[in-house]
This record gives sequence, structure tokens and C-alpha cells, in this order.
Amino acid sequence: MSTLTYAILAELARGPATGYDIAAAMRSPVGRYWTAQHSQIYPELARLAERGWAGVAESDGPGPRPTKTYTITPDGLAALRAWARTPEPPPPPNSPTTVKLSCAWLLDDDELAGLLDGLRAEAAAGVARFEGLLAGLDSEPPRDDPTFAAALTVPIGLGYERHRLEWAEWALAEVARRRR
Amino acid sequence: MSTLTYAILAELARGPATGYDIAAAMRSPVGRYWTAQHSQIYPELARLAERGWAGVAESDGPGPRPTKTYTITPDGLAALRAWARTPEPPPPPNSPTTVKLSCAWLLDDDELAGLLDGLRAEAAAGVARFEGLLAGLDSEPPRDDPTFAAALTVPIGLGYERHRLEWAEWALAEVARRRR
DNA sequence: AGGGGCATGTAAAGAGTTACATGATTCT
DNA sequence: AGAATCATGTAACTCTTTACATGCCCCT
Repeated sequence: MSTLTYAILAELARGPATGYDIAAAMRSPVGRYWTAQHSQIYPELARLAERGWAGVAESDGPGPRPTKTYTITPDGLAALRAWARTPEPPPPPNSPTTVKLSCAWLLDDDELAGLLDGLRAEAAAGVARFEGLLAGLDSEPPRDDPTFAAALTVPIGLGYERHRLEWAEWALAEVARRRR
Repeated sequence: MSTLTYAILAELARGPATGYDIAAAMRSPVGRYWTAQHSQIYPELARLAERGWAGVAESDGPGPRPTKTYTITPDGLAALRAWARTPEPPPPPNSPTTVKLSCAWLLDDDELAGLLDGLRAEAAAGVARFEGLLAGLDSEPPRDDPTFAAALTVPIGLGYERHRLEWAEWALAEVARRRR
């Protein structure tokens, strides 16, 4: 059982959903932090049902196949809770962008400044996105509601983007200072 | 050509190395941010040599096979620089830990506090690690030296861990506040 | 009439991890 | 005597992405 298994269960814990719904949610998983393609989700949902962690209801679909609506079972919910409360080993911090930055000594000032400015713009957009998201959140959500979790996770994303923005601005200033 | 290709080239740009050296550097790539196993590195080095981006020199090895020392070629350096200066599309921010946090509404107060405290401890260790690294850096490194890049990348890591630590402390306080 | 959204699936290829395999030297 | 380090490689497996494939309904 991979992270995807539980990321799907976490979606189902919020309510019944089709594979299409879950794929849509995982296209831009703001505040929930997992992505996957539908080609990975459909087989995983079938395994979930086979394992008894989700139930399926079929209805007429728009295409040649029936629409399948999945619902989390008590077993599935228990498995999700058990997974969620165990600590995760820190993942390898693989970042192509930081590898590029580690080549900064090979680039000239303009190339480096261009790279940094792109990162600055990206981070600024991220800050705006998460600020909007935070503004839309209930300030004191019910303890047993998904929005309670969002009130915790959205500030991580916001803090992360803010830190990236500050760093990019500092790095640009640093490169400009050394240029002279 | 994957990120691994260029991450290896970035190592070779610092000087000739064996596959073993690169695997060791990528076991804990502090400030450079890519990890890989030797089983991935050895074939990739062979492809690099085949492509003309690295040269190989064989010498007697400690085991049954000769030791191969790889050196970056002018073509390899040019390819690395070209890659490094092009912006990277933002990667999917997949994080198992944040998926767990998005299940916070399913956990009771003690389970959630335990999860958060583990993250706090992890972040605190990270801050200490990067502070030590930063302390060991030259404050004004030569522009065309790998340490110049480290002076840029180490503060990203430090800032990231500081942000995580602040967030974890805030989240713990938030959970404690709502507990009462 | 064509494009986009809804809805499901499979196939192929690439990326990454874990395990298997060998063998000399050095340290405890 | 056994473990760790140096040094290389392959095999099997899992995870992820990209592409192929179908077909209805709604909007312009």
C-alpha cells in the first residue's frame, strides 16, 4: 500500500466520489498535497474495493462504461487513521531547481539573475494563491470537519511560498551586490 | 535526459569522480538536493560516456572490476550550463506528511499532537544541521567556485527548515488552544 | 459541426528502490 | 574473526507519466 492508496482514502473520507472526481481533486491538490493521473487512480480504486476499504455503486455513465461511485468503509477509515497517525520517514528532498542553483557558479550573472527572477515570480504567485485560499477559510472550523485540516495545511503552503519569495529576493540582491 | 543525468554532470563539474564517489555524495546531498542509488548512477554514467558528455579512465580496482574515473567533457559542461539556465516547471508538491495532516480532522487531539511534535523535532534537527553547514561556509566565496552556489542553496534549506519549525510550533499551540 | 466536460479503462515506457552478486583491504 | 569501506555491476519490482481508446451530452 503506497501513499497513493491513502491519499485516495483521504479523499473518500470526505465523501463518496468517482475516479473522475478524485483525479480532478488531484490535478491541483491545494492544501492536500498529492497528485496522480487517472490511469493510476482507477486501478487503485479497484484494489481498494477488492480489499474491502471502499464500496462501489454502479450507475449509468455518459460513456460506454457505467459510472462507479466509491464510498469508504469502516475498515478503510480505520486503515486511514492508523496510517495518518504514524510518523513518516523524511523523504529525499529531490529538487531539480535546487540542482540548477547548485550550478550557479557555472552561470554568468545575467543567466543566474534570470533563473532567480523566474523563481521569485513563481513564489510570488504561490503566496497570492495561498493567501486567497486562507482568506476563504473559516477561522474557527469544527474539529471533526475537513476544513479543520485545511486550516492547518494551508498555512504550511503559505509559509513555504513566503520563505521561497524572501529567499529569491535575498539571492537576487546578493547577486546584484556582487556584480558591482 | 532526466534530472539525474544533470545532477551527475553537476557533480562531475566539481571534478573527476567515480560512480562510488557520486553515490556517496548523493546519499546525503546537503545543499545540492538530489539523491540516487548506485544502481541508477552506474548505468547513467555509462550513458554519459557514450554520449560524449564524460570521459572515462580505468585503473585497477579493489574488487573484481576496474575502477572507472569519470571526467566531464566540454560538451558535457555546455549541456549542463544550458540545462541549468532554463527554468524548471514547478514540480507536483507531493508530500505524504501533508496528506497525513490533511487527515487531522479524523485524529483525536493526542494523536495529532504526537504527529505534530514529531514534525517539530524533525524541523528542529534540520535547522541545527543547516546552521552548522552555513557556519562552515566562506562568507564571500569566489564567483566561479562551487562554494558560491552553496552560499545560495544552503540558506534555502535553512529557511525551509525554519519555516517548518515555526509552523509546527504554531500548529501545536493551535491544537492545545482548541483542546481547552 | 466541433470542442470541452464527463467518465472509464489499458498499454508502454521511464524513473526509482531494493536486492543480489563479487572481492580486496583496513579497522576493531 | 567479523564488520566496514571501496568499487562495480545486474535483476526484479514498484511507482509515475504519457499515450491510446471509447462515447455521450452540452454549448457555441
